[in-house]
Amino acid sequence: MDAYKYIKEAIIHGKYEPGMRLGEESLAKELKLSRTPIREAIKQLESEGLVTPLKRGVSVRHFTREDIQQIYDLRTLLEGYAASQAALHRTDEDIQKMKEANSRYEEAIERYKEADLNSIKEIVNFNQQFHEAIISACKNPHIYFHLSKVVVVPLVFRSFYWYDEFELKRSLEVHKTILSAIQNQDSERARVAMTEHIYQGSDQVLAHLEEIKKIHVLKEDTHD
Amino acid sequence: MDAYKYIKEAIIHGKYEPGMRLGEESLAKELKLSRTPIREAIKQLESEGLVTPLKRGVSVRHFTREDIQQIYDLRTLLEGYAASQAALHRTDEDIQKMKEANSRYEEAIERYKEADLNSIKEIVNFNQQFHEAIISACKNPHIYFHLSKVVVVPLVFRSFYWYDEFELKRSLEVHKTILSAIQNQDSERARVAMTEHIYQGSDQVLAHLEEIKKIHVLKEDTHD
DNA sequence: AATTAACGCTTTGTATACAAAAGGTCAATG
DNA sequence: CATTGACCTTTTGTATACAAAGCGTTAATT
Repeated sequence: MDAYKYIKEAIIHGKYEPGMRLGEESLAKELKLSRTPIREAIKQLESEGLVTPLKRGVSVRHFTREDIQQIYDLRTLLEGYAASQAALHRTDEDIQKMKEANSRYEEAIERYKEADLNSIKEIVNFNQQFHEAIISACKNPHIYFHLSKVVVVPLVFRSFYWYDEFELKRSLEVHKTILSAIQNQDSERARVAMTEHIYQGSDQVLAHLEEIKKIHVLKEDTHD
Repeated sequence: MDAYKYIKEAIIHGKYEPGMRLGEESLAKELKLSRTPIREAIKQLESEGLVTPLKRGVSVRHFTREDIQQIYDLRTLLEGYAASQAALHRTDEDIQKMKEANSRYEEAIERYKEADLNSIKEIVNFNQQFHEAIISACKNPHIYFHLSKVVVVPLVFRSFYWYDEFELKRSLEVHKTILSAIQNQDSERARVAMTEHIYQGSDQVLAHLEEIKKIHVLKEDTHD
């Protein structure tokens, strides 16, 4: 498998935790490759900011609460803009793709209610599909280029796993609002709805971050 | 010298022209290095979008008129936001840095009037310093991360070389407007002024692009 | 003369070997 | 007992060697 993709996935899915040092030799052994392709993969990840350089080698980047907040601010700006432009430039095919993603999203929520835990992965996917359909509809590939690097933050990617049914449904409703604004070529409404949508996601992630912190503190208290 | 920096500079300054194939062996010989560090540099440039992958190897990316337009749209969005945030979060030191950059900019224009062609390099530098001071003042390092990859497009970097005295002075005046808005913590004015400033830059670059295209057509007409 | 197949050359992808630098350990000394 | 310095180990940085994949050219056949 491609070293870059493998390591990136491993970081996003939390296999390699923040702060963990990534040694070339151990990665090479794990992927059954030589150090050369590993080094190239690491260089790419470094220029994307997913790993941070140490005095020697790199470690998985730790994103602070402030980072998350700032990244969400950026995402709000970029995706809000993307939505407004999508409203102006969308084709019928673009609309079709958004509707498709939303239907699948809705179906996955139904399966989720039946306690199908595997459906979460699909929910994540179809959510991403919807957002990508909008970014694609705005007809500015450079936006996509940057957003793909903004969104890929480990915590954010896993945020859906602590959404409850109500939150998933509310999220779907907002998707529908955004979709109809884009369909009606109402660019300002599309922007505002998308902006609000992402702020809601931000609230979720930040609240969850607080929960984790509390648990951490409790754990440390129990240390003999 | 560091291979990454060297190649990047060479692309920005036009030594390696768009479409030109970058062979590992030839770069290695030019930089008196082995292929290994060259490959790593190329991988980084690839993930930044400055070179595009071929079936074999990479070539210097060609930016179309549409690319330039889209990139400027992005830059408008990001730097406009940065200016508005800078108005809210700037410290006295931030203001000081902006004033400093502007003074130097002004001095360089004076030298430019005296036909000191070397001053253009300084103008480019001090302009960049001013913009960076603002981005730094907005207190969101992630913005900087992305802007540093948006702005670095060969054509854009060289745009100052075809500015005339009037345009340089007008640019300086807008800088002053932006600066005072930020100083007065007028975030909306800061955003609008910055947005307009960058649109003006965009107009310049696009107009120049048309000129170049005309010359190109003329050249091709004279081909036997 | 045109088309295709095969050969060889060029260039990238991967592995490995070697050089250099950083970090840790242990002992000696104040 | 703490601190510093020398040595040793580990890991990265660079070079080179080898494998594989494209690309072009040439020659043979129709």
